[in-house]
Amino acid sequence: MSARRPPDLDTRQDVLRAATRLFARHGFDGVSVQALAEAVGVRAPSVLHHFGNKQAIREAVLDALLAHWKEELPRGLAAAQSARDRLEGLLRAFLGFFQADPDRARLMLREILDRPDVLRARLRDDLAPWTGLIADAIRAGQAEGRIHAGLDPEAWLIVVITAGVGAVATHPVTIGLVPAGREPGLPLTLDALVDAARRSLFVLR
Amino acid sequence: MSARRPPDLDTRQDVLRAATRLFARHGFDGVSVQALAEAVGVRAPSVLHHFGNKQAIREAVLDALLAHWKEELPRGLAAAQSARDRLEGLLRAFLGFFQADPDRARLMLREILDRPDVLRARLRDDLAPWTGLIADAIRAGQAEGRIHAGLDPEAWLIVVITAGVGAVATHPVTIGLVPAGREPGLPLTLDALVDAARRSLFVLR
DNA sequence: CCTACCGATCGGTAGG
DNA sequence: CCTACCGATCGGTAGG
Repeated sequence: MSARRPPDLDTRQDVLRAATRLFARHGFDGVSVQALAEAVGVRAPSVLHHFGNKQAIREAVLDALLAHWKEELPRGLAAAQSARDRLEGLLRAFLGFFQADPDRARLMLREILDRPDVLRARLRDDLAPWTGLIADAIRAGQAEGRIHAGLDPEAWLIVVITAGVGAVATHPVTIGLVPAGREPGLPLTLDALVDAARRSLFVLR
Repeated sequence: MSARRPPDLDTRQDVLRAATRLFARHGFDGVSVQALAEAVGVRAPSVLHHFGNKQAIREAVLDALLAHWKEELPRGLAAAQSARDRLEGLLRAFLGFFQADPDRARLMLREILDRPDVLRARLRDDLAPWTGLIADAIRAGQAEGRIHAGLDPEAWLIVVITAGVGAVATHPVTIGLVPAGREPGLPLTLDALVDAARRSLFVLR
């Protein structure tokens, strides 16, 4: 036993990385503090020392995920392009972030399912100001006839975002929905989502 | 204490109903056998007597959910309508099933996240034969020019199904993505999904 | 259907 | 950073 590891060799960061992966795969209740400690190479009390209690680890992981979009959304919205390219660019950046590590999408879905009230409030506080701007841009496009008139901007946004997170999170499973040999890869699946978003939004020539 | 309830007054069915609700909301690991027993009005050992162990309750709940579509998909496919109405009818039936009890969608998502290998195999065995027929119908529509040529039928199906389950399961949370006062209800959100599916699939006049 | 009880594991604390 | 240890809760069994 023992194997005392050099104190604070960025243990906190290591725990956060391990927690993202393990919470995403097994859920908060499915991962013991002891399992987190083992993944990092310390004992359970050492993990708790860095965060106070287990719940605080969950909050820190969620904070890190939401912080990305709190920074990235205003940046993407400010990008000087045509409204149409900007919308597709934002969607691509959004999908790319989750595609780079599908456990981010799984963790997000789990948090939504486990703590709906907390997550709704967090999304509202951190992201709704920016998505509101996107909805306004869609309405402007409708006024100019570039975007389908009947469409509800907020409902469309919710559907596309939900589809993106859901598709990345569940892809290794949902390929089971189609006969063996015909399974599309994740990139092709997300291309289908981008195509559907584009066709459902824009009035094409 | 005590309160011995009449033996077998459909306790098994009651447990399955309670388990669907509680597993959907708190996850399998988040619901104790004791909590299930309390929801039904018996003691924990009585619950275990009906199923053998806790895992068997999970399997029974999943079986009930998948059994619905094993029956309903061939029925919907056989319905004598135009290919276009049939596709929209199937999608509406699919969304209606989850909309009638969003906990069904939440349970499905949780099982996908908790047991990806098991769920992929179950989807393949139970549903892929039928979704394969839908993909074939889409290809036929492409050959006739009624459906967009570039589209990958399997990828499109996965995106639409994922979006449907995801939208229903997470709706009370994802409305937090838009500014207060502008939140679309679930029916309006699903209308946006059906519209997007239609526009992305069919070559419109 | 129940009561009584089992060993195992949980999150967390004390103390160094 | 560690060892040692706490009470609470877990799934499951014995026995009637």
